[in-house]
Amino acid sequence: MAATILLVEDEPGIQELVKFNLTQAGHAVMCADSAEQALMITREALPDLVLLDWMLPGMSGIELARIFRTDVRMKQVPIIMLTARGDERDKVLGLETGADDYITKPFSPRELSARIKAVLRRRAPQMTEDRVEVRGLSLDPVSHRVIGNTVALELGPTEFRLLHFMMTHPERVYSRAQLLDHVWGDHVFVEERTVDVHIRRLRLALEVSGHENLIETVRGAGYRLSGQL
Amino acid sequence: MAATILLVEDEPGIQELVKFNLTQAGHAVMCADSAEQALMITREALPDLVLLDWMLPGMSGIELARIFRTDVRMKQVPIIMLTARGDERDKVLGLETGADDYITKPFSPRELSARIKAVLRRRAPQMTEDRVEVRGLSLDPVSHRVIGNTVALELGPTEFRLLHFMMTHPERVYSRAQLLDHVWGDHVFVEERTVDVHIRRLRLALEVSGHENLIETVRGAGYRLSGQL
DNA sequence: ACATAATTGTCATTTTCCTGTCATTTTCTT
DNA sequence: AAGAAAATGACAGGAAAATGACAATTATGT
Repeated sequence: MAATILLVEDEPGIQELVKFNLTQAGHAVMCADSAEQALMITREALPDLVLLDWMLPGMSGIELARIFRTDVRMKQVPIIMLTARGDERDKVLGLETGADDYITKPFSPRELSARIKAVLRRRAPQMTEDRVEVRGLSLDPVSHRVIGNTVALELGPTEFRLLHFMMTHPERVYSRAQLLDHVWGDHVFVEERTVDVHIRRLRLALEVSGHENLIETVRGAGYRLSGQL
Repeated sequence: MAATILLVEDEPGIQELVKFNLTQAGHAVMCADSAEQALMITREALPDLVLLDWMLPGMSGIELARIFRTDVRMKQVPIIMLTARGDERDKVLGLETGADDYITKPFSPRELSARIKAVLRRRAPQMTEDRVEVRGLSLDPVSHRVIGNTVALELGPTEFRLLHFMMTHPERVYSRAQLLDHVWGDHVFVEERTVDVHIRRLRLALEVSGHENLIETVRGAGYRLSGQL
């Protein structure tokens, strides 16, 4: 459940408070007090989630959200808006900023945590610590273990992340480029063919428990993890 | 929903504004400030849609639209006309320029987006990720799967695209040339007879679930996917 | 700090499957 | 029945994926 969170908030007091809570919850926190600064930060490294104050000096939070939504790299990253009570939630919703959720100030650490978890579950299920299970193959992010039909499987770090991503996104074809983005991370320069090799290594590892054909090749399109036989 | 859009507009201010909005909406934008330039651009690469100002210096937008409509390659590409308020929409409509839609300035990004979406959906419904279903045969672009009466069907990449196109455009005859344009892509030079072969391969694959006569031959015209028995 | 092991990305090679074309046969139209 | 259009079968060439091997880098244990 440890995620890297970008907090965009101009009020020092609130920023401090939220940062403290997030850190307590085990997240890594990056802070920005303006939309401009947030843009700078995201140019360097992608967060797993953005907490965005609605009202900001200079460019507003809504504008920033819009920009994020059109940015190739940030498009996927979930956004939670922070709004003051009375900001008319409905109105904000109507603006279609592309935020994934809203939370009104003041909020409890408990509520914040809950919303973050919910959003991550929806937009980036591989970020959560939920155990995943498909066709008798179970992967547990917490213990970092993969068990297929009671047999423990050995896989390398990359294979683990790859399998985790695919298990949390079954029945969907991903191109090599998409897999590179999601599993290796953006901004990484790696040959597309490298994905083939890791798919092979993953299949090899899955062979032990007879799950070698869990991942199907879709010629001309990419790979797919299939739940049904 | 992301599309390549050609924007033909002479006023720099409006061009910039519209371009910004379109980019925000996730589209790729090509710009031309004159009809002549637009013609040059379309010679190189086909856009998915054209946004065309009615009033242009030199050749007018209406003339350009007429040319596009008679051009073999551009004929298929939808056109949305931009007209100033007071240009007497009815009169413009009466000119039969062959535009797919009109939008009067000033317009909101929201309206622009909505019209673009509507036009694209009408013209190129196979671009969406929606699952298509005809007579118990279902094709899912997301998982890249085709299932006929609970039986999974195996088809090659080209057959898949061909079936997808025909399922999203049922009850309509397409000539071999049209199918080549839509499924293979324009600018590709392939024998027309090749379409026959792929139709055969597709039928062969559909045989497994008893859908082999879903695609009918229309002698002298082309092929048609028919929904009714 | 060192040696060893593990992991990773790339490439050359092999294998598999797909594709476009053509020659031939069948079907349809008149 | 003749001619045109479509269906079919076969095939060579090529593209896409699988595979095996290797060097570089990074962990790991001592």
